[in-house]
Amino acid sequence: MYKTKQQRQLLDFFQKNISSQFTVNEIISQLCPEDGAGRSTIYRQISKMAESGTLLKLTGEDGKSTVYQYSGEGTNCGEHFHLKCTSCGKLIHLDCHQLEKIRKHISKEHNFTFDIKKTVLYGTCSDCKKDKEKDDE
Amino acid sequence: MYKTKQQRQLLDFFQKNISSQFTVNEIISQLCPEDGAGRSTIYRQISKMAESGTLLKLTGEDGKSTVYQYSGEGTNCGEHFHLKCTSCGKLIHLDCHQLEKIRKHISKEHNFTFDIKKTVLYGTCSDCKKDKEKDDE
DNA sequence: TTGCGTGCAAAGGTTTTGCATGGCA
DNA sequence: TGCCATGCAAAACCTTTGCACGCAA
Repeated sequence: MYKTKQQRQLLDFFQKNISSQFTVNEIISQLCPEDGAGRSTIYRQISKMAESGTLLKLTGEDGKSTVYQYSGEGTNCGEHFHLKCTSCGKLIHLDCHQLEKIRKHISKEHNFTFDIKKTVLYGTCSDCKKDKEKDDE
Repeated sequence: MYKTKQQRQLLDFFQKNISSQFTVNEIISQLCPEDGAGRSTIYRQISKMAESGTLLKLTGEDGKSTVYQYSGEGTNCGEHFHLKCTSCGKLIHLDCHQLEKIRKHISKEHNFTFDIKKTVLYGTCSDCKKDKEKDDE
């Protein structure tokens, strides 16, 4: 409810790194004094931000860790789906008319409404596909 | 590599509860003696099963916990997408031709290959939508 | 007999919580 | 001034690991 210095710092940090993903520890080491203070504040704020849609909560490359990326104002993240490459970790913002159609189809025919902010499609991106093919040679 | 009693127990348990999801603790309390023995074995086996595609690894209703559901032989889970209702937790196996088309579209036009076993689409199912509408009245 | 799987206990890591203090409105 | 947010430390959780033993092949 109140606007605090720490909130602004966090928001600022994510907005400045709009295409990058961070673990909680990475955020802490960047925003907090050397001894890693403010841990609980970071956790509390990030939870709120993820819940309100300001941050996207994603699964890290290892399939275990949690990473966060900015998805608030200035992005169009409430409108499109996200693809995440399980190999390199890249996040792709997919503005695709076809997917919009599917969304409507699923909604009408299957009676299921997607929650875009909670959904991430995992798979392999073009670059990593190339790499794989090279490896196979 | 070896087939052990514990492996069979786990497989059996999931196959008998083919439409249910369980946390590790729930599995342990059902399969292990009262004092909760065998914890590490359960973890080790579940990891293997999730990796090999026998189990689907999902996010629980709270958005934090990890739950597992059978997706091995007898299911068609390698072939279709999964929808999970963030409200009631229900998992929907969606055999839908339209989604197959999208899969091909994304693959051809956007050069991204879905990993079906790692992807879960989150949203609200028909039953919960009804409930919501009732609440709104 | 060989060596992987198991079970236990301990360690490791991450996230949450209680409480006194600090800072926004 | 009133009340929420913060910071710290401790607690609570969840998951992994080391090691000796058991059991499948």
